[in-house]
Amino acid sequence: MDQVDIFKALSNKTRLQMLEWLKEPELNFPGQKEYGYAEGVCVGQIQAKANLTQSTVSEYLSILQRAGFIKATRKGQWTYYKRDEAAFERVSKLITSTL
Amino acid sequence: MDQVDIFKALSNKTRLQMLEWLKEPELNFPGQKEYGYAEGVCVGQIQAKANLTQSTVSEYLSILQRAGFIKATRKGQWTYYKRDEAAFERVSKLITSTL
DNA sequence: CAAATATATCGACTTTTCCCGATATATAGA
DNA sequence: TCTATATATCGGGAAAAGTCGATATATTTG
Repeated sequence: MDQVDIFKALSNKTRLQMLEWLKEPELNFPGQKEYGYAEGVCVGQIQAKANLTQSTVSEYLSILQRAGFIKATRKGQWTYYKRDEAAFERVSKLITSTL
Repeated sequence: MDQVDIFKALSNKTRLQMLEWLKEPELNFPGQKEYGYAEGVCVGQIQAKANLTQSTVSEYLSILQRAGFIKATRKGQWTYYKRDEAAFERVSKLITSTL
């Protein structure tokens, strides 16, 4: 994943929102309470908040995943996504050091 | 300038290069030695390094400027561009705090 | 003021991104 | 195994970005 693709992943309002929502899953996805938040939040919950179709949300999540910002865990018929905080640290440093 | 536009500005290989070149103007733009580097580097010098037309380079610089990464100074018939390091710090923090 | 030079803006064309509906795949349960 | 549910992938039309050549604007200089 090169630098340009990392910034492209962040170049969309909805994708930025998704990242912010995932900072506080309990707060932003109360509908998932009964299943817990250990592995993250599932696609359906995220779609319900984003005002976009299932296919678009699925694609956006995979763009964020390829850029490294989130990690996926398949569990039964659900895919859970959660943030990878280390990626944010890396990109932050990239901006002050490399760029 | 909203967050999305900041990241869009960084979503292009040539624009990223321009920012890196401007970190070391003396090294990357020796052709400008006689005019000094106080105000930055002029468009012509940057165009000579980027392999793009004058119009494209001019537009790219203005995209970077609108995003806050560089500042322009007009001096005679030349426009000099230089980095605004504070902007990089801001975006770096944005990534670790807001995002 | 006319010519030369540096930069900015405009119009057009191509490529990429956005976002959708339809379809495919995976898993769970009856 | 059949059906229901969750997610992923595919194909496409609309919008945005990339990039160019031509032209406009500003400034310097003869």
